[in-house]
Amino acid sequence: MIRVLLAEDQAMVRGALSALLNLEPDIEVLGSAPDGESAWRELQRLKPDVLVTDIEMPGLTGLEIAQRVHRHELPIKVVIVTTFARPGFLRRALDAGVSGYLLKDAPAEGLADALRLVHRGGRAIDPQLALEAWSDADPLNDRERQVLRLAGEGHAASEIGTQLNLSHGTVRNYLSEAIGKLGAANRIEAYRLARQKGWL
Amino acid sequence: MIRVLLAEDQAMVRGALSALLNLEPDIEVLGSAPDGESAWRELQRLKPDVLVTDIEMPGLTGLEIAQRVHRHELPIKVVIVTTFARPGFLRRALDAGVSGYLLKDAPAEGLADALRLVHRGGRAIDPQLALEAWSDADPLNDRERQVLRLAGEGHAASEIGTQLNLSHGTVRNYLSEAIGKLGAANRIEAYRLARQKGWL
DNA sequence: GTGCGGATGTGACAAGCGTCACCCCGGGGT
DNA sequence: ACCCCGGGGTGACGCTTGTCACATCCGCAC
Repeated sequence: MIRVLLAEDQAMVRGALSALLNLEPDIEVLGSAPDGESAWRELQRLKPDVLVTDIEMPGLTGLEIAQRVHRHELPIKVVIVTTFARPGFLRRALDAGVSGYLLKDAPAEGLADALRLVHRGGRAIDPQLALEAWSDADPLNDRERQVLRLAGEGHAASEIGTQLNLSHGTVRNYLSEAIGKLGAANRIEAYRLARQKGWL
Repeated sequence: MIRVLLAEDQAMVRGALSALLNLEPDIEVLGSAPDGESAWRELQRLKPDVLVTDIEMPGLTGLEIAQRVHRHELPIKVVIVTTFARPGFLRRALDAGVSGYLLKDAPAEGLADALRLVHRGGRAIDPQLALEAWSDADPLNDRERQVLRLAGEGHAASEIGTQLNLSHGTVRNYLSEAIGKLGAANRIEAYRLARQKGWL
């Protein structure tokens, strides 16, 4: 019997996935959580074999939970199930030692199989995404990322400077760097490109 | 017996919702479609009682399918199930004569009940969203919307002008109008605000 | 110490942006 | 005929952006 905990913020999807998994005779859904914090609590209380989690959730993200599980060396496999086919996310997930990374675009039938595979000690990584993840790495450094994120939210260079304790000139330098590295024409395009790749 | 067709682009969610609905003794999922066009074809072939559809899908969106059903006066109820709590979307959906508008944030148990309600001739609209939809209307006109959309994709005023056969000065005038109407500080913020409300 | 590299800042320049006042033109009302 | 109004355009103003060359400071290797 594979004992599963499910973390997913959209209630309807959570309920539906739970129904789906419970149809399998060898899988038991112990419980489910609508956000990162409660997922982490339930994880410690229920000690499931596998945690199936989304990435984008209020509070802790699925990636952060995976990191914690990894750091505490808990005997719990983590499988990420997400909308985001972003190489950067997969990379971070692998660094956090997850056993699976599936896309919500993949057929539902595959989920149970993936859980069985992971439970046996295997790994279930979306194949085409795995390719992309190795091909292009995030060219941005921390500062560029921070600045680009804020710029993408509509803040002007001087506002960003205040928030990060930088001069507005320096902010513009970082932005210019980021725009150049991404081959964009301006900050807006740069922001879109970076987001799309999961580099944020 | 309520005969349902399901349209949803994310395969895993589609499969899970299908499993969930099939658990109900009085609901039968006739089939499901991964995009707008095939949903429309299946709709005509299977003639279900209710179409349950997402909004964002490749090809036709759920809103466009609802409009078609409405225009052709088909005896099929449409229930939108979406992530987007955007007043503008709800408004457009209601104009298209849909019978239900549910959020994926709402509990999964409610879905079957909503379908039963709709099948009996009732309406199932997310209550708090319904409030918002009446409170604030889209202040933008067509030109402002077009221009803002392109600006949000990273295009400069002169590029937008070329695309829309306007002078770059006029484009900036429209942008300025939109920024003012939305109470934003610049085009980026204006774009974000408009998107968030579903005005695009 | 000397030197190098990374992080941050400065100043200047051209281009783009946001705002405003004002113009022209082509319908409708009346 | 008249005026008004909405769509589109112009030109000017000051500010912000994007770019680049150069300066400063700090830490670390040798």
